[in-house]
Amino acid sequence: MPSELPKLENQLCFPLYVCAKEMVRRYKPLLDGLDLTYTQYITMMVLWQQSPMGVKALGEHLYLDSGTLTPVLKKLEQKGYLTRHRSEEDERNLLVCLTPEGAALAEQAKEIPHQMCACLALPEEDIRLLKTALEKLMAAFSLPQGE
Amino acid sequence: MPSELPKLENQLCFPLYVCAKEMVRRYKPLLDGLDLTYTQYITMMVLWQQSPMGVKALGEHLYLDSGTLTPVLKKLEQKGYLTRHRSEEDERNLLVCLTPEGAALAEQAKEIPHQMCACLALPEEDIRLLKTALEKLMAAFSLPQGE
DNA sequence: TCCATTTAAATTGTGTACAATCTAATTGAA
DNA sequence: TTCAATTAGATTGTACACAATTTAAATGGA
Repeated sequence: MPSELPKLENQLCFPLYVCAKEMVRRYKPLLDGLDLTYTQYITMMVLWQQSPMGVKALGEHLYLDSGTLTPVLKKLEQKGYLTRHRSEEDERNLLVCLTPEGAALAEQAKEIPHQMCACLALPEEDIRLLKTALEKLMAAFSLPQGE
Repeated sequence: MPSELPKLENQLCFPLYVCAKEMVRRYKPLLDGLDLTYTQYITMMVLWQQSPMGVKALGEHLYLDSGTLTPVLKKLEQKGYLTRHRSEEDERNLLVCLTPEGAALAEQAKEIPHQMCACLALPEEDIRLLKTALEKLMAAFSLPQGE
C-alpha cells in the first residue's frame, strides 16, 4: 500500500484546531459584557477559586507560561480586576490577588457556561462524550487535569 | 439549585483549548525538518491537493481569513515553496501556486501523520471516536468539513 | 560563609488569529 | 453607460502563545 499524501480531513489535529478557535470566537460576544477576552476569562476563573495565587501556580492550572501570563495579568490589573505584589517571604514570587471588582465579576459570569452550552446546539450527551475523549487525550499527553 | 461559579474543569472549552495547543506543540519537532510551522503545514497540505488555488478558496478550506493567510503565504513564498500571482482574468484574485520545491516537500511529509499518531499514545479507536465527536461539533457550529 | 545552582518572572523575538478598515477590481441595476 | 455595491486581498491594531534569554532572589553544599 503506497503511502498517501497527508490530507487535512484524515487527521485528528485539524478539527481539534478548528473547533478550539471557533469555541474561543463564540465566547467573545458572551465575554464582551465583562470586558474580558477568553484568556483573561480562564485566568479569572482560576482566581475565583483561589486568590491570591502565584504566577507559577496559575500557569500550572492554565498550562501557560509567564511569557503569556505576564501581559495578561498586567492587562487585568489595568482593568482593576486584580493586583500584583511580590511575596514578602520570597521576593521571587508574584502574588496575584482579586480586587472586589474582580471578585464581583464572578456573579456576572455565572450564566456564561449555560449560554455557551445553548450556543453549541449539541446534545448534552455529545458534549459529555467529547469532553471525556479530550480528557483522555490530555492524559495521553501526560498533562494532569482538573484538581 | 444555586448557580455555581464557573469552574475550568466543568467546561468543554478548556480541554479543547489545551489539547489544540498541545497538539500544535507536538507537531513542531516533526515539522522543523521541513522548515514549516503548523499553520504553514496545513496550508501546504491544501496546496498538495490542489495548486494553483486562490487565497479565498484556501481560506475556506483552512477557516482562515486573509489577515492571517497573507503573512503566512508571504513567508512560504520567501522559503521558495510557492509563488503568488494575480489572476489575469480577474486581477482581484491572487493565485497561489506550488513551486517544484513546495511540491517535493509532500514526499518528506508523508510520514508525519504516522509519527504524530505514534506520539499520541492513544488507541486508534479513541482517536477515531474523538475525531468523530469533533466533526459533530463542527457540524453543530455549521462549519462544513472534509471536501 | 560563599558562590554555583536553582527558581520565578519578565523580556525579547517570531508567528499566528481575527476584527475592522482600506484599496483596487469587477459587477450590475437604473 | 455609469456609478453604487460587491468582492478579494492587504493592512492595521490588539491579543495571545511559546521558545529562549535575562534578571533577581533564594538555596545549599564545600
